[in-house]
Amino acid sequence: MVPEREKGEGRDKKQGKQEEEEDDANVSVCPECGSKCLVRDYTKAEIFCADCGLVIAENIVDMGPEWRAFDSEQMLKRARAGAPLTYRIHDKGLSTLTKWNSLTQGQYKLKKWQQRTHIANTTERSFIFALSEIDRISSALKLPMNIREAASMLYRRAMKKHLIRGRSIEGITSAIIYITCRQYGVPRTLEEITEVSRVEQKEISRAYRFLLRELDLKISPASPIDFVPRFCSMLGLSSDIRAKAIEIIKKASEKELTNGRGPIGIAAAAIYIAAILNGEHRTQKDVSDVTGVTEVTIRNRYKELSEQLDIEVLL
DNA sequence: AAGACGAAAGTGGTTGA
DNA sequence: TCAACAACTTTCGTCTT
Repeated sequence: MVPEREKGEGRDKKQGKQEEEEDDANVSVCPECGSKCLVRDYTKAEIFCADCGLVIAENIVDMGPEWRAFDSEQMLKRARAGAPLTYRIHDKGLSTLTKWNSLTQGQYKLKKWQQRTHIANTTERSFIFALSEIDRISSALKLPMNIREAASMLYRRAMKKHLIRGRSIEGITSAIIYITCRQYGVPRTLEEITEVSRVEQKEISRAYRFLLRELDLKISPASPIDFVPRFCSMLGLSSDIRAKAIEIIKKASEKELTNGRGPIGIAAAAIYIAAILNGEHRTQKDVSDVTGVTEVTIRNRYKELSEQLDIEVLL
């Protein structure tokens, strides 16, 4: 699983690589190993090198038009007039947008009247608010557009089933973001969502369970592996360690050591072990701060993993 | 002094009668 | 609806480096 690397090549470039990773979404060559095999994975919202696994850009957002033009004629044909149809605008982007400051008084009144009838009822009004909430939370979590779209669609579904009434929009939207992230394999912890939400964690998980039941969505438990890339980069750990941690998790799940355990705790422990093995030690507290699981849990998991998998961890 | 360790009690969610 | 249960947290004293 761990990709073999040419000895000596690219080693000298290693210093200071972490800092530049952020701003470079347009690179075509891996800064780590020089490979041109970069993979853009929009479902996981990252660009990574197929050869060494280095994550070059995370949380990439703009994915451009979904079509490709092979000559200028096609280009003209395929480019659409008007704003793109999107679920993230309350009337799916079909209303005509007019610049307010260029209107005469009569036009202004008409426009105002239109607006008032347009957003006549409170349902619509709260829907607009919900969409802006989804947008706000997504931005704060740096989620890619496709997840925002999916979240908006899910909200529509919930609204059609009249599941929103009598519940806080904040709670519902937060839960919907949580659900969508899980569905797309880029899970965020409940804690991370709570940080940018305006309601308590308790309310979010209540809304979460409620929505799962009412929309009968089936969400398989999150895999520890899904958390590894993000946690590793938050800890400033190299790609070697990410690969090692994933390897550990795979072995652990083969031996069914992950059953019934929280995926985040497993991910945290695997990263803790991998970091020590590769000589980039992080304290249990460092890992705990980033992952949100306590040092005690990291200890328990890492003891289990190292004993059952015969991994010697020397501090 | 910082980090790791582990015991013990408390919390919130799940399950099964 | 309630109690039992497992995973996880909180807290804290002790050991190790």
